[in-house]
Amino acid sequence: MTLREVAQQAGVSIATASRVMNTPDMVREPTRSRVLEAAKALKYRPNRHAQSLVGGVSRVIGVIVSNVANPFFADILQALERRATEHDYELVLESTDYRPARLEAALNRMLGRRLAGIAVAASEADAQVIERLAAAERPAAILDDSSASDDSVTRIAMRYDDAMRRAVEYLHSLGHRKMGFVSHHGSLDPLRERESGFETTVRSFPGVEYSVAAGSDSPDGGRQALRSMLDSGFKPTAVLAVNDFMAVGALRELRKAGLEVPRDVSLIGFDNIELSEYLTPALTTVNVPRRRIGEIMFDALINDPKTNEGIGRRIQLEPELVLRDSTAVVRQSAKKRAGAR
Amino acid sequence: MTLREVAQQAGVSIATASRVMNTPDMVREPTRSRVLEAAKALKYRPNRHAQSLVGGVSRVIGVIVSNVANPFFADILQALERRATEHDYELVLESTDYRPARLEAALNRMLGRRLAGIAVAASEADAQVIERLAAAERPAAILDDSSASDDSVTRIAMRYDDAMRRAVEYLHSLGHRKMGFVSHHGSLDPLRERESGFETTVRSFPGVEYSVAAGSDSPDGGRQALRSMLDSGFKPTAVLAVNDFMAVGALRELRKAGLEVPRDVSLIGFDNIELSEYLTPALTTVNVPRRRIGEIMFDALINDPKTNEGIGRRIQLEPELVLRDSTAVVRQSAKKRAGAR
DNA sequence: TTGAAAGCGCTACCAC
DNA sequence: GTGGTAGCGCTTTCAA
Repeated sequence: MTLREVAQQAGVSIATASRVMNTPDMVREPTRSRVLEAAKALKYRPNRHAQSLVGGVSRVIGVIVSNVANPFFADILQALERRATEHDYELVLESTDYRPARLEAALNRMLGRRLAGIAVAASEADAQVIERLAAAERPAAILDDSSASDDSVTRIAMRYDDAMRRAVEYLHSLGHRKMGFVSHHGSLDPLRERESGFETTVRSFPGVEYSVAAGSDSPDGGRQALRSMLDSGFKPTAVLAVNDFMAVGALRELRKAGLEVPRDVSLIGFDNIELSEYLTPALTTVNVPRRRIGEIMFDALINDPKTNEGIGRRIQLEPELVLRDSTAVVRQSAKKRAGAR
Repeated sequence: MTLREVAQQAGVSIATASRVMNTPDMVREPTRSRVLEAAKALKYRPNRHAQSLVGGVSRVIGVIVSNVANPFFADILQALERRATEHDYELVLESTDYRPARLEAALNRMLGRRLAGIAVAASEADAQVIERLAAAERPAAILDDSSASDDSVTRIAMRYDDAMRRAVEYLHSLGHRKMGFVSHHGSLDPLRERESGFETTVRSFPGVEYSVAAGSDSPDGGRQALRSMLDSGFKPTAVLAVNDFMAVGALRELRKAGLEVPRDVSLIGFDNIELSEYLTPALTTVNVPRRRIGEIMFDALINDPKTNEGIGRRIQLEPELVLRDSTAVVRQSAKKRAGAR
């Protein structure tokens, strides 16, 4: 089981055995194969902890996401995982359930390991988190951070507000003047950006009414949020959701309320998760390149000369509106002054 | 950064400092707080690798799943993650993409760490994997294993064939005599069990025609599988999918082909992922208790006296058919001999 | 080319 | 109660 046993079995010193495992060229042939055989016979498996202890770092990268069950994060995770496996890295995963306290704790645990890097795709990350990440002098990549400092951390930023503005403008051009927003509980910065992008734009249009309702990050949360909006007496002709995962539930609730999409109400999601295309009607949404995000993060963490584009960079990605079947011109009956074609 | 520095700063021996961290009661008050202060001042963070190296095992459990992007696995992962965080454990994740070779590699990597336990929820796990897991004399939990040996591994078994039989019988009772099955590429044992459950049952009904088509594990894979089935000239009145994730795509393709569900074709999925309820029509499916599976696995791995029910057990879970809106009595026009009500 | 030995940071055992 | 110290399994000088 240990290198020493292998060395003994092969009749060499442990140093030589170690060399065979790491720098085979430094060991002459008869010796080398003896060690290799012994290793195989004993089913030798290097103790990663010992390796990391002496080596300083390990081939492990830490990943923190908000909610693995949300396909948005699952996709990022998948991309990270693929890259990691390709490069013989392992992943340590933590999910925060959007709780800042859990992010904090997760970060602490990760800082206690000799990780090769840390990737954070958690919507609740705030300036303090970045600061600690930077202070850890360890490669890090973070999604959706707007802060300015540039150190060892790579920032992936997305113009959510812009995208949201375009979405609202699109609905406005369709004649919608009464819009609802389905949001998140406990949403911090980046989600806020989506919400505030919505609010800001909506306010810039005179004569547009709006309402915001929140639920948990799940289809069911979306359902409940929409329900409470309807119950409050607000009857939107268009609804935007903070993400597709919740939009799914909103769609359901709309239908349950006897409202047909897009005939009676238009619906726009966010993220463009694979499933959004498979809903009925196919969901109009905003594409956020999740695979790409995962890949960029991984590449930023490990300094692979082949793919690396430098760490500590700020990468701007542009989410774009993808038009499908859940949006339409506002109905005549629902809106007096706008004409339906 | 290291315990030694903390000890120095506090003017105590490293042994004492260690005690303060692990068994605070063994250190008297003035000393203890001095150490604690020093630790905080220096932002001390124990090196997990060193701890694990000396301690033998770490508070880390390894998780192997087939595909994180499939909500089925994501949900199991989420449950595991929650339990892990509660108990101050970390998760090392590997995803295999259903590739046996990757399972093998993942297992190797995990065996090289001093993991507290290993949870495998990978459909492609075979007898050999179990054997290696058992040989590793480390707590392990595995989903969907049918092998017999009982050691340090906990087995969660589900009567997929039974469930599938009930699903087919249900469709048969609805008058369906032409059934299609949407399956997986590279599916091994457990998925096979679903498929063979289908085939066995279908064959037991005289006069029932069937066809099987496979795709990758994604909505798109489901779409393509269904397309190829239709293209082959087989026109089912009912379709069963190996899982909901693929059923989503099948549903889409059915509609695209001008077939309405359930009017023209009935559809049954498998897993009961949260989204299945939100489709239109809501998907009839077979419930597999994913949260529960994740929890059982975790509890089996760590021997928490509060929750543990013993390791090395074989746990049988019963998946059950959940009837929703995607299934209906066969149409008169589609089926001559069966009468629609 | 190979071996001896010094740690990596920590826990636990044995003295004091 | 506290300090000294022997490793955990491995990599990596430094000599031979």
